[in-house]
Formats: sequence, C-alpha cells, structure tokens
Amino acid sequence: MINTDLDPLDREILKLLQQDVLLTNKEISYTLRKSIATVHERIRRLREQGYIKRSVAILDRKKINRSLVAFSQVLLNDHALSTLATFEEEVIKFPEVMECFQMTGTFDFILRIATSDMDAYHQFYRHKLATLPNITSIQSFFVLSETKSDTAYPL
Amino acid sequence: MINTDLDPLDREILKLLQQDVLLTNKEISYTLRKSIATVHERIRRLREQGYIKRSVAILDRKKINRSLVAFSQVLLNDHALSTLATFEEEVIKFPEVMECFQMTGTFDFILRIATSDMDAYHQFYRHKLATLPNITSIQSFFVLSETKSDTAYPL
DNA sequence: GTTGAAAGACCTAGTGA
DNA sequence: TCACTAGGTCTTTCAAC
Repeated sequence: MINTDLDPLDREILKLLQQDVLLTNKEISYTLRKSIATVHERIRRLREQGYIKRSVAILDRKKINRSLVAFSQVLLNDHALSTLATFEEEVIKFPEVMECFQMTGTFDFILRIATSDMDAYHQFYRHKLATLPNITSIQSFFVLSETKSDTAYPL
Repeated sequence: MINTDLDPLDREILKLLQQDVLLTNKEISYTLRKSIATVHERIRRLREQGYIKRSVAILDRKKINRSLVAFSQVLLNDHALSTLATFEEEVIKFPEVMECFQMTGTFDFILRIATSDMDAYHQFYRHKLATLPNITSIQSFFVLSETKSDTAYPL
C-alpha cells in the first residue's frame, strides 16, 4: 500500500479523535470548518488505511482495583529463538501483564504489570512469572505516582 | 462517593467497551441479552461515576512516524520536593514523552519516549532531556518488538 | 476532493408495567 | 429492569460540482 501522507486536515482530525473518539462528525466539522461529508470521508479513509487502529474506553484503574503498577525487567538464560518464543507465548497469557516489550540492553523484556496491591503482585510474581522456564533474573520497580500517561501522539 | 461495586452486567459492558467504545447500545444489548434501556442506563452510570475516564482513538504509531520507543530511567541529584516538581513540570512538556512515572527503587523516574528513529531520539536526549536541571543519570533501553500492548484491564 | 440534501439508523428521555 | 413510544440527532450515501 502506498503511504499516502497525512495532510493538515487529516492531522487535525486525528488530534481530536485521539482525545475523544466519541466526537460526532458534526462537532468535528464545526470545529475544523469543513462539511460533515468531508469529515466523514476522511475518517473512513483513516480507519481503512489503518491510521486508526482501535477505538477504546480507558478505565480508571484505581476504581477497578488495579492500584499497583509495576515494571518488571526480565533476563533469560539464553536467546535461542525457542526460548524467546516460549517466554512471550506464556507471559502474555497472564491477565496481570498489560504490556510486554522485547528490549535492547542489559535485560531481555520489560513488562508492565497491573495488580490490586503488593500482595497480589507477590502472588503473581511467585506463582506465575517466576515459574516460567529459562528465567535468569527478574527486577521489579513500582510506580509511586503517574506524572503523565498519554495515549495520544502529537501530530 | 460510595464505591458502588460493579455487578456482572457492568463488568461485561466494560469488557466490551474496552475493546471497542464505538459499539452501539443496540449491539451491546443484543450481545448481553439485555434491553437497550438497561444498557444505556448502565453506561451512563459508569461514565458518571468515573469508571470510564476517556474514550480515545488508538493510532498505529508506525504509520505516523513514531517507530522507535524507548524507556528511559532517570536518577536525580536529590529528592527535594522542588527538584522533583521541577523535573516533572518540565519533562511532561516534551511531546516525545508519552508517559512519566515516579518510581520506587534504584532510579527516580521512568519515561516512555516515542520518536521517529534513533537520530530523533538522540536529538531529544541531547537537546531536551539531558538539559533539565539536577539529573544525575539517564539510562535508555529501546523496544525491539511489541509482544503485547493492551489498554484493556481484565474484569 | 468536496458539498448539500435526504433516508434511515440510532440516541435519549419518558411512560407504564 | 423492561417494552414501547416519539422527537431529535447523527450516520451514510449519492448525485453534482
């Protein structure tokens, strides 16, 4: 697919939808001084071409009993393809694991873990994460406060 | 406010909206075998009570030229309130900084940085991040691959 | 690519059960 | 909680520019 670059109107629409995807075409068209049909067509194209991957509700994690967030750095015994693949396959099955990235540097993976409290993290660590094969070390860091947490990319 | 706990219907609705917030009340009511009026009232309450914080479009970062993601661990010279506050105030102004968490452990903050490539990261590091006052050290790790990246909490 | 108009779908609030 | 209703809003399509 040709990477049809975004023009200024596309960018303005994406900025708005990154903040609030429930904005109506009418509201957007008013804000950007374009017709409803134009806005509608642009958004249809942005979805079809994959610029907009998903539209999701963001929950307040403290209200649903996920007050503790940890980042866990995992180092594996070796880097055989099967070792990496097995770790990835298994770790993403844990519901506590919100994100898993393979990394450059002094460890192999970084995980973002969300649990209700330290006790729940401990249970997760001891009975789930640490039981996976080929793990050399796990180092965990806990979030004290969220200074900024944004899903919107500047455009 | 009393923390009115979520009942099974609330949880099912939140599960669906975390995956796709554009589902119509009609579709949800069909899936969960409830009336549209019931679904409508539940969602209204979930928003009002703050369970649903925001509804956002998630973009494909590779398509908008943010291919490189880094985690940067920052250690400050001291932990005076003003030192912490100044760092936070300044760092969240950088558009490359998607997230900033104050952490427990051997460093003070972890940042998630999104840039177009390593050169852009280098520019950010050299001319923005490293110029902030009272920084002792910055250690950066780069994402090789995204194994899992979810905004939806299991319920 | 953009526009206005028109038809159909959906939202929302209300009533009564 | 549900079924039903009705007015108002929004989506989606399309011929025309």
